Amino acid sequence: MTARKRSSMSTPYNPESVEKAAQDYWQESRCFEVLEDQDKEKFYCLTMFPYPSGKLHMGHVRVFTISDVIARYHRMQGRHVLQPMGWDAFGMPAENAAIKRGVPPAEWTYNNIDDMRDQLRRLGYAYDWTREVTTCRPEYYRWEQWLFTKMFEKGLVYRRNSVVNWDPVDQTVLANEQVIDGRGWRSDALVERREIPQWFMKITAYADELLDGLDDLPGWPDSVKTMQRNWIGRSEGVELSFAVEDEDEPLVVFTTRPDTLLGVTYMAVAAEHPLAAKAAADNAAIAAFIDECRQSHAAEASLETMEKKGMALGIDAVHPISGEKVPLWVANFVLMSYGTGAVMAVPGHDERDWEFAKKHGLEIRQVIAPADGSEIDIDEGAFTDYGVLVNSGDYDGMDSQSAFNAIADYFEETGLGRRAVNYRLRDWGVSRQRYWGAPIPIIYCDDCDAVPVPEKDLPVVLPEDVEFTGHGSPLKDLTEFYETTCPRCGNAARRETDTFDTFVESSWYFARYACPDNDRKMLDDREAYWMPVDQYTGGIEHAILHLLYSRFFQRVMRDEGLSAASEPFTNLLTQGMVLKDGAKMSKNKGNTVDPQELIARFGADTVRLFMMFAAPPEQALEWSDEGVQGGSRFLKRFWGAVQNHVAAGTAVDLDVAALDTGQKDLRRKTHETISKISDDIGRRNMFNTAVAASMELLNAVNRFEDGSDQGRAVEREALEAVVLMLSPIVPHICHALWQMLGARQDLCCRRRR
RNA sequence: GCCCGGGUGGCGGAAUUGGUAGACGCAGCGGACUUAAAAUCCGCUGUCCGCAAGGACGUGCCGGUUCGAGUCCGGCCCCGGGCACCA
Repeated sequence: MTARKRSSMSTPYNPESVEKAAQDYWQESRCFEVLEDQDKEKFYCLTMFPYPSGKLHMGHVRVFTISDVIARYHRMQGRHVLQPMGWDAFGMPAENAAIKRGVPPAEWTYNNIDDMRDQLRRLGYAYDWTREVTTCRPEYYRWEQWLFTKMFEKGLVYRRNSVVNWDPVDQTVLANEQVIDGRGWRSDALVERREIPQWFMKITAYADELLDGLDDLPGWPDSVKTMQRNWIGRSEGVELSFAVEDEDEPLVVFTTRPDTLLGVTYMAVAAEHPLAAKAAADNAAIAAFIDECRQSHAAEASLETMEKKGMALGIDAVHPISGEKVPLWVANFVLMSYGTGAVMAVPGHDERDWEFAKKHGLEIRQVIAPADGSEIDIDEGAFTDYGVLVNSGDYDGMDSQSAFNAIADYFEETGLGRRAVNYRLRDWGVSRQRYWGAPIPIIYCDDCDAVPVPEKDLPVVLPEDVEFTGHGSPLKDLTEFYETTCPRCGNAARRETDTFDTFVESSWYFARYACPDNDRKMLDDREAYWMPVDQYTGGIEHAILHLLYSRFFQRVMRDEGLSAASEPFTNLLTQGMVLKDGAKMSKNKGNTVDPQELIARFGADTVRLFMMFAAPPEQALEWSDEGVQGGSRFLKRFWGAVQNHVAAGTAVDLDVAALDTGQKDLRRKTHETISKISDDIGRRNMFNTAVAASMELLNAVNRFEDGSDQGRAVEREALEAVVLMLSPIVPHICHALWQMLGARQDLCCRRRR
C-alpha cells in the first residue's frame, strides 16, 4: 500500500484549531518571556513598533513576520532571544479621529491598541508581552521629559525662531502632509511660512560622530549608510565675508569651491534676510516679492522643485579680491534656516547659478578650464568639474586644489574668512503645536525666562479628557494645565503648551524594553544585558530620520551615563514596502488589503508563508490576491505528507551503510536543503528561497515511494528536517506536526541537535 | 530638483563571487478521478520558426569592457522610497 492511497483516512488540516492549540501552548508555557541570564548568549530581535492606527495592515504583517522568523531561528540556534512589542502611540491620526468622530484621542488610541494586540496574538508572534511599552503613558514619556531637562542643563537644547506652515483661515499650524498644492487640507487657504519660537535638539553637535560611526556598522545596508552620509552632508570649504556698500555688517557666505571665487558675478539672500527687508522698505516691488516668497510650503521638496525666482535688491557687495561691485539679489531658493541665509553665485561653474544667470541676464564668467586643456563654451552650460584657474589674476594656472588652499590661506591671513566645515544636517526641531504628544517640560517665567521642570515634578502629565475642537491645541485653553508657578522664583508662570515631535518617543523605546517597569530610573542594569539591539527590522522609509535620531539619542544616553553603547542597532534589515497597484498600501490611498480576512479564511501560517515567499524582504512586494491559495495548498500537502508517514507506523533507525541509490539520493537532497536553508535564513535573509527549497524537498518526499524500512527511515529524516526548517516561518503547523512525529521535546524551545 | 533603491516569461520571483537565464510558486492548457462540479493527483507551459529533430531571439533602452554580462562600466527612460511637522 502506498502512502498516497492512505490519505483518505487522514484528518484534514484545520488551521484554526492547529493555531489555537499552538498559541495556547506558547501562552501557558510562557516560553517567550525572557529574563536576563548572564550565562546565555543574548539575542535582541526588534521590529520598529507600530503606530496604533486601528487595524494591522499588510506592511505590519510583513515586517513582524520577518522579525519573528529571525527571532525563532536564533532561538532554535540556542540563543536567549528577546523580542518585545509596543506602541508608538502619540501622533496626528488620533487628533484627526477626535475631530471627525468626537472620540478623545486617548480613548481612540487605547481602543486601537487593544484591537491590534489581539490581531498580533492571532498571528502567533514570539513576543515577550510582559515588556509591552506604550509611549502615551506618563510612566513612559516622563523619562524623555527628564532626559530633555538633562539636555537643557548641558546646553544640548535651545530655543529659537523657525518656520512652520501657517493656515491663515483655520489659524493653526499644519504638518507638511496637511499642505496640498500649497493650500491647507481643510480650509483650502494658501499656506504661509511663519516663524515662531521652537525648541531644538543639537544633533549637529554629534554630526561628526554620527558620520564616522557609520563606518563601524558592517551589519547595515550600504544604501542606508550612504543615505545617512549624504543627509549629514559634511563638506569642507571656506567661510568668507563680502563687504556690503553702506553697511557695517559684511555678508558671510560658505563655499566648497573657493577656487571659483573670481567667477562670482552676483550674490543671493533669502527672503527673510535683513538686507532683503531693508531693500523692501522703500521698494514696493521687492516687498511684494518677499510676500510672495512667504506664501509657500515649508517642505524642501517644494522649494527645490518650484520655479527659481529672484529680484535685484539694488545693493552691491564688494568682491573681496577683485574689489569689483557684485549685485545682491533676493531669491526664493535661498533658505534663511540653512547656513547664513546668503550664497555667492558662480554661474560659470554651478548649474543652478548658471540657469538663474541666463534667466536674468547676469554675467557668466569662466574661471576654471578643463585640466586636459580642452576647450569649453561656458555659454552652453556650467562647467562644474575641477580644473585649472583662468581669468583669476594671481591665481591663474593653479589647479583647483592648490587654488583652494591659496585662497583659503589668503582669507585666513587677512582675517576676512576661515576654513570651515559645513553640514547639511540641521538641528532637530522638536516642538509641535499639537495636543496629542508628550508635553515639553518647560515653564516660562517673566523673571527667570525658560526654566526646565525639576525632576521631582515630573512627569508633566498630558490631560486625557479634553474638549477637542481641532482649532489649535486644547492645552492652550486649559488654564489648569498651563497655569503654574516658577520652580526657581515661585512667581506665577506659564507652562509650555507645545508637545514633542513623536520621533522623540521612538528614539529611545528600544532601550526601555529592557526595563519597562522601572519607575525610578530611565534605564537600569538590564539595559546593559540586552543593548545594543542585535537585529533591527523596519521599513526602508525610516532609513534617515528615525534611524538617525535613534543613533543621536543613544549617544546622548551614553553621555548621560545611562548606557555603554554608542550604536543602538548592530544589524539592520530594511524591509521593502507592500505595494498595491504600484503604490504604498495606505489608508489615505484606499488600496489596503485586510490581513484579518485572510487569516480568518486561510489561517495565520498561510499568511505568514505567503508574505515570506512572495519576495525577498528588502524588495518592494507588489501585493496579489492570487498566490495566497498556493501557500494554503502547500501547507495541506505538508500536513498530508507527515500524516501519511506517521499512519504507516514507526520508522526504524537509519542505517546509512544499508541505503540503496534512491534512498541515498533523497538523503543527499535532505542534507543539501538543510545546508541551503541555514544559509538562506541565517546569513542571507532570503526567506523566499528558503521556502522554495522546502517545497522542493517536500516534492521529492512525495515522489519517493519506497515503503521499505530504510526507505521510511530516510523519509522520516526528510520530513523532520522540513518541519524544523519551516518552523520559524509557519510555527503553528510545525508545532502540531512535530508532535505528530512523536517529538520528545518541545519544538520552539528546543536547541540545535 | 537632490539623495537611495528597483526594472528578468502571462504574474510573483530564482540565478549567493562575471560562467547552463527562468529554480519554486501563481495563472493557463491537456489528462486522471467524479453522474457532475469543487477539491486532489499527473503532464505541458519564455518568444518566434518547425510535424519533428532542431534553430533563432531573449533579463527596461543605447553603447562599452570581457573568451563569456541579468550581474561590471558610461549615458538615458520608467517605477518606488526619502527630503527634516505622516509615521
